[in-house]
Amino acid sequence: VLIGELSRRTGVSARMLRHYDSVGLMSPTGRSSGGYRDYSRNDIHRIFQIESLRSLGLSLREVKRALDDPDFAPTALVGQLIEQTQQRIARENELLARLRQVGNTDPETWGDVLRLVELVRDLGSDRPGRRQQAVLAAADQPSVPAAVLADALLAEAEPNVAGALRWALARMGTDGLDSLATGLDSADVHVRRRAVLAIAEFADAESTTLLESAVSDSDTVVRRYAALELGSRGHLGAVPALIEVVVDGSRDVEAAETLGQLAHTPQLAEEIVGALETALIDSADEAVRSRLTQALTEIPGPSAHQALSRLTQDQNQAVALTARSILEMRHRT
Amino acid sequence: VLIGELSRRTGVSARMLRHYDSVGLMSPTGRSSGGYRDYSRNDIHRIFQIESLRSLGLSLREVKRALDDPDFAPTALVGQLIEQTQQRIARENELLARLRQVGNTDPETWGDVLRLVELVRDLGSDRPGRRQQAVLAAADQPSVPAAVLADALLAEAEPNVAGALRWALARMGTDGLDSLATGLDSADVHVRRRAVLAIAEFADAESTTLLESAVSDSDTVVRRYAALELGSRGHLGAVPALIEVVVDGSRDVEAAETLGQLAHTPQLAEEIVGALETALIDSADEAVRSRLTQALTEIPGPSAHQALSRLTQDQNQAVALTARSILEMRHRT
DNA sequence: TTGCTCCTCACGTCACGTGAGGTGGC
DNA sequence: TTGCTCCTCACGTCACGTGAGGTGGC
Repeated sequence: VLIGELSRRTGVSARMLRHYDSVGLMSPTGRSSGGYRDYSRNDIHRIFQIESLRSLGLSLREVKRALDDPDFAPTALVGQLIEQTQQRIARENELLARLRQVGNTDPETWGDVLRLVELVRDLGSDRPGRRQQAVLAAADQPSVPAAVLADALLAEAEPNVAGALRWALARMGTDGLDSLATGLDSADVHVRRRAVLAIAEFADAESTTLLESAVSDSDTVVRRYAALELGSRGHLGAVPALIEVVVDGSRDVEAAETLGQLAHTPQLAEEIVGALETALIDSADEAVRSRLTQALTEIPGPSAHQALSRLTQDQNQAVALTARSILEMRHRT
Repeated sequence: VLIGELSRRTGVSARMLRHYDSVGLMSPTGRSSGGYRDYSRNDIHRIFQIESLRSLGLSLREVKRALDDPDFAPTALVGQLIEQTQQRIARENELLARLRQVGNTDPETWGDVLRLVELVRDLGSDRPGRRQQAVLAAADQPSVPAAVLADALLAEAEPNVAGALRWALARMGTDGLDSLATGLDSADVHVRRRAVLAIAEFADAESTTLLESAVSDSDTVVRRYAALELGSRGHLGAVPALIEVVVDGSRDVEAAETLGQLAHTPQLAEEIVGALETALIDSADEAVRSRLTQALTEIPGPSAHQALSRLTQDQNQAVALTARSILEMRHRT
């Protein structure tokens, strides 16, 4: 067959078939008297082999070696191609993220684009000082999208810079909340912790919904942040997590106060006291039981009173003493 | 500043700076007496602008227009770049999938690689005949990885070809099960249906575990397939789904038989009869209630007997008649 | 004789790296 | 005077597309 027909049958352009010939990858078996390339059945087969290997991303040089050099094993090259492809995909995904950030701001001029790219670059700088400065500069510009700051905040390990970012975000209204919400789904605990802390600074209903989901996070710290904030917003869903905070002992006083605020009806007070008593039964650790007893101080009403009376008889002396002194203080006021 | 220092400070090679000059993208403000390029502060600024835009994937030509042509708005180009990047990512992901398939077979020669690529190509052909042929050929080759056939099966709409694929897969042991399992998580119902059907042909413990998760799928058909197979394996978790199959009416006879087999102790029979009676109470549709009554035929023991006796008094005549005739038949045997 | 196919040679693409051969400034 | 920096010109990369100018075969 002549080159034109072969091209039609294989979908490879005549130009490419000649190119394959010129680089020695595949020459036609024969030539006609007029110099026309004449391809045999075997040649056609080879074309299909070439195209198969090309579809795996091999260069023409690599295809040539693969088909002609019996010592050339596929394993190493295939592994290399996989790795290179993964790297390209990673790079392309980063590029796509940058482009989406730019696209989301709907820039009117390339100046807008440049300012945004520069901001993103500075927010990703190695030097905290430069990051801090970028945040302050961004806070003054009206066109900066909250999503950019939110992304930066989720990645920010430095407390000072993170604080500046939260402040800047809070000034911009609730725009950044969606981006922060994605941080709650991160596999990285630290990202989730940063996300709750930031979400806690918002006051709207959506942020409360997000905190409600965070209160059942797998990480203690995330649960603690969410519980303290949710509790101070009057949400009863925070009670189990708040009791856990008391048990854990870090920021337990704050958690106890919040529990006290939540117990603003006799009914609620009774439930919260019940939950605290259950926790007292579940734990054998003296320090933990003392903290739980202390927490009862904050709960108003007779339920807490009765619970404290029972605790004065507790087997553990420290617990019993704590209960007694709390009752005494209560009587005085 | 001279070109060398600029290069050091910007990270752009001197060669590239000269290239930018030669294509008119950025020329130094001045030249020294000896012809040395002398860059000004503004020039340096422009270099950073150029690199910023390049980091978004703009070509040098596009960067030039963006910086020099005030009529060139960013929106269209940014949108285009996003789309192109998405397409490249999609292509790279396809390539990666192909490479992984090849890599997983640990090919010793490029001949092995070519056979596999050809097989995958044929399995993805538009013509069902070619796909069918490819399956039959693959079944004879020992080196064909089950994962390849499993992937093809999950994508196969043609019943005949799918049947051949299931047969070929079953011959290869349990290797394909993992790939089929991923099909259960697909967002596409049809893929999930194909996955259950295929998994149902395996007999090992892992396939049973997979079916147990499929029995609570959101799709009725997936639940039905899983329930019928699980039930025939003696799994009581299938009972609710089997009753649903009776209610729905497609393959209800088979489901009833399976329920009968599951009811092989008086205790189990009583539970299943109870579940059927609950379903009878929940439904008002005559056809549905008749099918549920029919299903009691298959349940051995006194519980079914008593339920049928009660149903002879049912308000619905068809149901009552059905119950009576079933009881008559039971007495005869 | 007229289209059609085929031939070779060569330039262009895109963003560079890497010389070769030569010169300016401390 | 000796290194160092800078200069221009030009080739190579990779897989092609697109001509130009010419010829073979029905």
